[in-house]
Amino acid sequence: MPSPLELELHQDGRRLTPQRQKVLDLFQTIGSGNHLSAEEVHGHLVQSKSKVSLATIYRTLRLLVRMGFLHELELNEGGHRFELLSHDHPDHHHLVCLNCGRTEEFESEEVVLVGKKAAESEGFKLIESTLNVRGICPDCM
Amino acid sequence: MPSPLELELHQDGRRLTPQRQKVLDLFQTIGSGNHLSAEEVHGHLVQSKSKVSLATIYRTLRLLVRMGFLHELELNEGGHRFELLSHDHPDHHHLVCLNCGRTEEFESEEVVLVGKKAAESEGFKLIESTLNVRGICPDCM
DNA sequence: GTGCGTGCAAAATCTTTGCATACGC
DNA sequence: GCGTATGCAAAGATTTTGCACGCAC
Repeated sequence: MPSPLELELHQDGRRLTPQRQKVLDLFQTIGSGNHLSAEEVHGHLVQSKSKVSLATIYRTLRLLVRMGFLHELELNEGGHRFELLSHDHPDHHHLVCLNCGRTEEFESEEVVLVGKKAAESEGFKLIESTLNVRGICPDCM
Repeated sequence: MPSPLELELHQDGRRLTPQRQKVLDLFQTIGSGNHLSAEEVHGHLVQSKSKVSLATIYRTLRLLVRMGFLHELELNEGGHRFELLSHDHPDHHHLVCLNCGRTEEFESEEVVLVGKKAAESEGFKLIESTLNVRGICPDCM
């Protein structure tokens, strides 16, 4: 049985390689809600004895975002981070310290409702809502 | 009459320099809603015969964000971008079509409250909250 | 076999930092 | 004058790219 990743790739004349599979597997293993930088993805794969070059990680991450498997976050911690785009987990939100980059996650039913209302008012089909709250953490004040 | 920028700086043992004033002036001139990268800020200032080094721009942008005068956008490509954080307008949020990129803005009092609560629960000093709602717009369905 | 994908290393970006000097306070 | 801020250049961090080879199809 071909994976959704394989199907999507072939539809586009592309190929399923072990590297691409491993990157997506990693995100599925850690689950949605955890985000990794390119460097961290590389570290995880190297640890599990998989040799994937950093250049390939970058190429693969961009590809998986374009294909809708991953979601690209841009928090203020230097470097972009990626996470699995999951449809069966509630959206989660981020509280980020603008000074040190410390990040806390939280959930909010209200935010989901606001997002739903906003989408409906313009006739959009809602996919996800993410709230970014920025401030200064206690240690940095 | 001292500017708000000057007051804030002095409160913290910091100094109002021509460079800091010029960077903030630039954002106030173009108005909130227009965003610039560090490189672009540098370009504008050099054009207007002001010699400010790129290193100082980076230092100043981070400072102005920490002080709450600017807002760091999480847009996709390229480096980070900044825009004036206007205090007489509430934070505005974005409804984005994942397919065509069409973007609508909206405001929400509830989101501000949720952000405030989240910041308080971790002891953060709140600077801003932005909600991103992603979906598919009517034209793309 | 064809041509897309990978690895490698170099290059291109983007951002930060050390240190001497300048200047706001 | 004291101590913060700047400019410069160099270093650091992050991401992209050219090219030859390997492998999915």
